[in-house]
Amino acid sequence: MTDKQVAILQTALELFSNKGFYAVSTNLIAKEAGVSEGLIFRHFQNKVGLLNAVMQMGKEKVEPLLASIIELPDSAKRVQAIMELPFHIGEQDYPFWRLIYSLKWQNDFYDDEMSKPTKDILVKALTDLKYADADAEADLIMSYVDGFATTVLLKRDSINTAKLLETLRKKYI
Amino acid sequence: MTDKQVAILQTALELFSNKGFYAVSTNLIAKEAGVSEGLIFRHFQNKVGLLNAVMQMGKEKVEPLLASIIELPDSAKRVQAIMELPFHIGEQDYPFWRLIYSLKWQNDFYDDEMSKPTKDILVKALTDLKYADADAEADLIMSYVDGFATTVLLKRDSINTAKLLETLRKKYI
DNA sequence: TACATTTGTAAGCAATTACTTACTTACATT
DNA sequence: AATGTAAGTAAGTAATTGCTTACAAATGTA
Repeated sequence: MTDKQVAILQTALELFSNKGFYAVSTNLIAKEAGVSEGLIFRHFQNKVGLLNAVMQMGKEKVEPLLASIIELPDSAKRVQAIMELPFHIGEQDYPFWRLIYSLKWQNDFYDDEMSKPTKDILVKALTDLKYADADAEADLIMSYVDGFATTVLLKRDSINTAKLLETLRKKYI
Repeated sequence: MTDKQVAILQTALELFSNKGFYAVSTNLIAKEAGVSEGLIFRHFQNKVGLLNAVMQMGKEKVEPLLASIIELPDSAKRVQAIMELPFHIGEQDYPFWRLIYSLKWQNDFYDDEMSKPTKDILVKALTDLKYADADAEADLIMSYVDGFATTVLLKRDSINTAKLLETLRKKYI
């Protein structure tokens, strides 16, 4: 990967996540990245190809995070780790998660399979913990997580997310 | 309001909520609504004007819902009603709520004030119920609600939302 | 050094974009 | 019946869209 290739990917991520895929032109991406517009198509074929590359880059950074949760020996801790996932998004990963969540709402790009691995971990852990209906419980927790992600990604400037996590923990620990 | 004006508003709502504001052209809206493109601009000035009109129409349908919650005499019931709000979205109101939630993620249209009235009701009710930190508790519940809305609006075909509500109620009642 | 491949650019492409203009039709009021 | 206003259309507009082409510079590799 050349410097310019990286520059394109990073500016595309930044712009897509803040303004949305269709609101950002390849012309703008090129200008902001300081490259010619043609280079985008040389490396990524078309605009959707660029989006896929951006997503791929993000996923590769996230997978190890999920892997480390699976390795936790305590089922309850595994559930807790997933529930608190949105509160531990690193500063540099915000754009990627914003992109994931914004794309959810566009029919063209909605991917139902995306969250499946996470839910599977939950169902397993909750079964270990002898929950009567682990699947329904997992769906509920997944909803919580989506809610926390929405709050953290959209309101971290206007509300105290650390206190939110604290309030959450008082309920569950 | 003429028939064609209503047709424009309804198709715009449908298209905006499924594909996103920037992904839908005024040409497409006109075709789907069965009117000339110029008519959109006659009635709504520009594309953003159309979006605002669509939003206004939706808000007017939602406001009475919130008003009816305020009138509930029991504080606990008021909290419950807000928490369960996403589960009681009527079939006809789905497009509007999808639009609200999809616009949240676009910087151009994000409106932090939108959810404030709902949170205010929560804070008041939780204060009545003697919660130590009603504000933090309200933020947490607002996060839940965002999560439930995300699930109901995006996954109602793939998961059983009635069962999800049932599981939720077992926790709180 | 020679040559092939990759990386990069500038200029141009047809199609589409949001929006306007010039005009006609429908409707209400006196 | 006459007239002013609102509702509607068809055919434009300039600008922007995603993408291609033709060519140059850089980078390997023999």
